[in-house]
Amino acid sequence: MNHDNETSGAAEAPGRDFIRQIVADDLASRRHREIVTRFPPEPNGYLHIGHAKSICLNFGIAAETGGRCFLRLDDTNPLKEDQAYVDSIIDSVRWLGFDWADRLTHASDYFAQIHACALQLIEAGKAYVDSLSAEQIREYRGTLKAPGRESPHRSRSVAENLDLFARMRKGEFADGEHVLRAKIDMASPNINLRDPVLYRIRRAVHQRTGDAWCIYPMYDFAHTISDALEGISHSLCTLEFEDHRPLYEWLLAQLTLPARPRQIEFSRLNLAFTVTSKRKLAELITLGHVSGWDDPRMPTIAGMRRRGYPPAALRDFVQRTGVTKKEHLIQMSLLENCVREDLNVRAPRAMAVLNPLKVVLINWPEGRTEMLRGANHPDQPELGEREIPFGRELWIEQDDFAENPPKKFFRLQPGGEVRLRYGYIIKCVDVIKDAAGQLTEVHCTVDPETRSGLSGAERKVKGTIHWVSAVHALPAEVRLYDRLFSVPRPDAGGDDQDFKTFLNPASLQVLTGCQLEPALRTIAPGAVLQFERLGYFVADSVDHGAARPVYNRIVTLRDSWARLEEAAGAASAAIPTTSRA
RNA sequence: UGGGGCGUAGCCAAGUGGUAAGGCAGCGGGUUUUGAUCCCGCCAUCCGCAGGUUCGAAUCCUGCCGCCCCAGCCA
Repeated sequence: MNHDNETSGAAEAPGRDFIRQIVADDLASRRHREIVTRFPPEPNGYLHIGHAKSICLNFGIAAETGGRCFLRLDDTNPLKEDQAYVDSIIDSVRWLGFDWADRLTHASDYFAQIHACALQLIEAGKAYVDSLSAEQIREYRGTLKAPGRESPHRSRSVAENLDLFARMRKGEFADGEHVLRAKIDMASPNINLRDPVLYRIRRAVHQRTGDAWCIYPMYDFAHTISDALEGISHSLCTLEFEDHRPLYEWLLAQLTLPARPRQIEFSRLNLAFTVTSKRKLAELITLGHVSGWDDPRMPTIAGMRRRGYPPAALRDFVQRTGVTKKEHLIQMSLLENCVREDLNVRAPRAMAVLNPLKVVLINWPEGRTEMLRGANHPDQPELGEREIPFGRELWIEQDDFAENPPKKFFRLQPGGEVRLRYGYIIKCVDVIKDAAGQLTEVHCTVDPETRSGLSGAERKVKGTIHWVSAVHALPAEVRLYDRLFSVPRPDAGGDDQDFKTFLNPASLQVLTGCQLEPALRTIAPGAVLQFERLGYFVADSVDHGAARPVYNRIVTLRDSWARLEEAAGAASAAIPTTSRA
């Protein structure tokens, strides 16, 4: 059951957030006949859960209204960008379930038009070449509370500006020697309007245009023009660009362009116990805290994919968090709920013992194997059944046996009975220990009348546990993942507090002696399963193979017993537990 | 009084003057050969605070408080 190819359901019923209301109004009032949006990532890192929100919003609105959405790579800074990131972005958006048809574009596709826009601005006296250094420009810009000062080059003639800009483009100057600036208002309370830089000289080989250019447009300039050229009706971006909207509109007003998009801002998706800044994610990789952009603990789309999160769950999650202008911090439990909800319906069940404890059935004949049958899904008979071998020696979970059981423990215990899933009721009659006093195996008797299907199976016992026949078991490696950070806001300290000090040392636990039921022999990489009573797992897409099974834990099952134990432990020890959000 | 935003439950979020949707989390109960799933029930006299307008305010007005963003030749 490989869900990686699943691409349907990309148009789940959306809520009526404020952006969709605006869109609906614009359609109703005939302000627009067609809705056109775009998702414009910069190819300088992998996409993460925050991008997923923007992707779902932009592609979702286009799909819901019968409009179009562009996937546009905003590649205006060759120093930071790379084709490998472009590839990963394309891969992630497609995996999330969205389609851009022939609308895969790049800001660099428009370099010629953007350059022409610069000329138009210069000719209109609305832009000039400045020759101040970067430091001087910063000084002249003023501060948040004090107005800036005009550059001495601000009054250059159109002819001189044209000449200088042409020579910038021809490569006559060194990097940083000149820039092209918009001529707006150095005293504006909005710093973005204090003659923002439009073009800078950068002798760098661009991944798509090579060395065709040595001047590159800045974000505000390139982005506005790209939006207009593509006929974007609604340009959706995050809150930090609110202050840029006046510049966006100023440019649209000065330039001759085919469309006049409207920019609307929404708050970005923040997930508790994670960081999403590309710089920080890259740092985790560089320092070896994770194995790469697709490490299953990463909040990247690639990481969540390898972790086994279904794309439909991610879409559902994004939709449930809503779209507003309010800053927020979404709890991990919402994401986990979405993942479980999707997987519960689709994931075939199987039995796996992660921390094995040997059980010997002393009244079961040596060497006798019996084949039991188990449904692959409790509610979906169409998923079929499989045979499960049963024998004298079994593996059970160490946690499913307690020599001195706590209250309400209804798993295996001395003198107690428990049902083996799909099999028999057994009774613990003896406990075997080694010289050091360590428990080595548990001896039980089987009640032969209680096999599933027999009338004796009606007998009720408190607990049912999962198991695997020892001689038939498949050894496997299982990787248990937990949150990467131990605090809800690892980056709350800003630059004063290193977010890495909040790394969760137990975010990855590798178990090597796990035992799987033999029906799992043919599971393909990427397939998702529920290991009964434990959680949902995915066969690792890179390390798993028939010869060496490797599974990642996607998420545990909800576990009210664990909560009880935790509460009891916390009460008796009076130790403050890790904050849960 | 630099400018721009935002404040509804533990976390999200509807609500657009007529008397607080929904989801997650939590709590209680039922079903159950997964302590899962599923099902049922509970969970804001109150909408950052204080005044005001109104028959009536989360929604309108005034003032205040709190939080976020902006001084890259990054996006």
